[in-house]
Amino acid sequence: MNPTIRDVAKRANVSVATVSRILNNLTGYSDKTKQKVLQTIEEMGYQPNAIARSLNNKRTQTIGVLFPLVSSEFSSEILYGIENYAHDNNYSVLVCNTEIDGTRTLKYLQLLREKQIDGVIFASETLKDEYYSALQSAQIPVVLVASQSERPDVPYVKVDDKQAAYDATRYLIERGHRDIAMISGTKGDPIAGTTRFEGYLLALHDHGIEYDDELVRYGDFLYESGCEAMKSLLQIKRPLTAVFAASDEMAIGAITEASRHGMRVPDDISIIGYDNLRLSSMLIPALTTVHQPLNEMGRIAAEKLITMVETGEAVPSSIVPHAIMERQTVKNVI
Amino acid sequence: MNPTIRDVAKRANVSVATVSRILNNLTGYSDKTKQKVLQTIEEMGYQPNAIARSLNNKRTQTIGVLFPLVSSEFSSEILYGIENYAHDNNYSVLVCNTEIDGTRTLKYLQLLREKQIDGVIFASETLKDEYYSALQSAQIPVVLVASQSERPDVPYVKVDDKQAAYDATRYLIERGHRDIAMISGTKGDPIAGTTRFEGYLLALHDHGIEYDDELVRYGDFLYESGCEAMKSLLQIKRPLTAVFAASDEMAIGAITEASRHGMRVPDDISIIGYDNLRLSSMLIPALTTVHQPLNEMGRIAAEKLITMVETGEAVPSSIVPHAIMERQTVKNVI
DNA sequence: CTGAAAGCGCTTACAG
DNA sequence: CTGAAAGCGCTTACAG
Repeated sequence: MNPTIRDVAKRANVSVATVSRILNNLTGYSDKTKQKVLQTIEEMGYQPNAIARSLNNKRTQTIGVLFPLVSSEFSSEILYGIENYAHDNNYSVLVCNTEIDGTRTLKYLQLLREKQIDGVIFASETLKDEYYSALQSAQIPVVLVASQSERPDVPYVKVDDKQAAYDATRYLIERGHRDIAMISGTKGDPIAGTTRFEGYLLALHDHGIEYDDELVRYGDFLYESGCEAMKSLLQIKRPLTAVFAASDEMAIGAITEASRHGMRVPDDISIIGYDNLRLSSMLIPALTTVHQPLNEMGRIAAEKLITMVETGEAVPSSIVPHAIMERQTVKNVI
Repeated sequence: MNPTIRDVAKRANVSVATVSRILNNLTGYSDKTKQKVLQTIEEMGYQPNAIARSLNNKRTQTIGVLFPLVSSEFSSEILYGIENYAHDNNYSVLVCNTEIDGTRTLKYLQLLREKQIDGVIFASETLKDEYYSALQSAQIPVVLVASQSERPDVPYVKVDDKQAAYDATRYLIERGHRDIAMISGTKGDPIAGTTRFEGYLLALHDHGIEYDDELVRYGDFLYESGCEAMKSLLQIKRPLTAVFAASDEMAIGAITEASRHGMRVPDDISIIGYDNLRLSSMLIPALTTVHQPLNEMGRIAAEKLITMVETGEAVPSSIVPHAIMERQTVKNVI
């Protein structure tokens, strides 16, 4: 058996209260007893039991993170940022893979509550009413990352997706493109779907380019759907010089499909993506795309959450800067 | 305040013992009291406190997973497999990003112990003596994934790296290549470095090809190092028709570098990688590589660990099958 | 500066 | 079938 605080108290001839005080750096003991206790702790190899401590403190120093798909590069970059900040601030992180399926999310929320988690980060998932009220009733603070909510007590950290999409589209326009297709993300997705499409729309509009819905296709952010979308786009008769894809995977799918049709990127068609995956810069040609600082977003989300946990105060949301990564898949056609 | 077991006991006019029995599906109560208690639980929205339970049970239903770099696709695929199996078996997973740095690992081990974690999975890290003895003294079971150990009480799950490297090299040889370079992983890495190099060596030997150390370069598994290695290989005067890289990133680096030198893959040079990253199949040309079932490996590791936790018995190691993913970067030169 | 004791929210013999 | 009580390993007023 591992020794308990009682064991060290006994061995050091003091009370458990004293040991506890020393362990927690409180006041109320002489330097001499401190030395003695520290030494016995060392001798016995004593390690405090965080579970027992949590039962008193009502704090577990643990946060939960919900991802729709932990294995994606997107999620894992965010997780990295979260874990790092959390660790530096003495918190642990419990990962929860929710899949697409909402039932699992609710089950997880209940589990996290039972485990007395101090707070929750929702990654790239919308905060449904039922999730919110579950969290609310358990008084668990929550922050959103790569997602958004109107609730004043739920801060979020994300890029301005509409603006980013606007910038990507404008980037094409400024290089002389006017026949620009979009491979949009999942229809109805409020964050990465609709918003990016709106940015595309607005950019066209602001530059006097008429919108043509024949130039828009919807995918699900994954490679296959990018191929499909491009295949379909390549069948229309209207001219087409550039494509804005709402994810790098779809952009890569589009490139693949274009090359299957004997078209060269960027000579015959320009393509810009969205995500800046690690491998996107390694492609030949390297993919021009929109970068969002996922790591940093994770860090900020963790920071917000821990602040909420520790101060109990509301925390503001953050919009973090995106950037266009200029690489080799967009041609200047002016 | 959330209601406690006492609150529901009081409201239902029974003892906390009875409520506890019902909660835990033990025997010893009438169907009538069960109904009443269940109803009050429902009414009050009671949820048990897992921390309090853990303090009694000496079980937290939580496992810790240590990764050198959570944000890599490698780690996140394994994590996905672990999390899934754990969740299905009522365990949660705490992620720990250890970086390259060993001090952090030891700190984490201590933290996990304090948090009374039930078991630990080490991912692609060697189990140093100091880690082992820390775990040992705390009586925490451990399993290794994508790593290996000689200790009988530490099961592992991995691919046969030497054989996989052998197969990759043989794959090239069977297609007529005899001037085969290798871009090896980190020198001295006992799992992904040395072992894969040995597989390469043995394959050459078994097919009567003389080993030439001028054809071997060492990288660190990352893209940049693959570029470097290839650049250096392209300077030697000896003929060279194929390259086996110990990671997909290095393989992609090699392809990039080759194309910078005006060489076409696979026409001028064949390349085979190792990892089967998600994006490797999306490249043009798609990368021929060695696949290891990371997801499955994670699942098996979690299964082993939970078995150890719950039965206290030793569990055997597993070697899982790898596979050559035949794609487009290797040319038949016979 | 120090200790006895109550309490955190559960589980589990033990007794009836 | 049911309950009173001890105990899990800590923290924290309270009293001295």
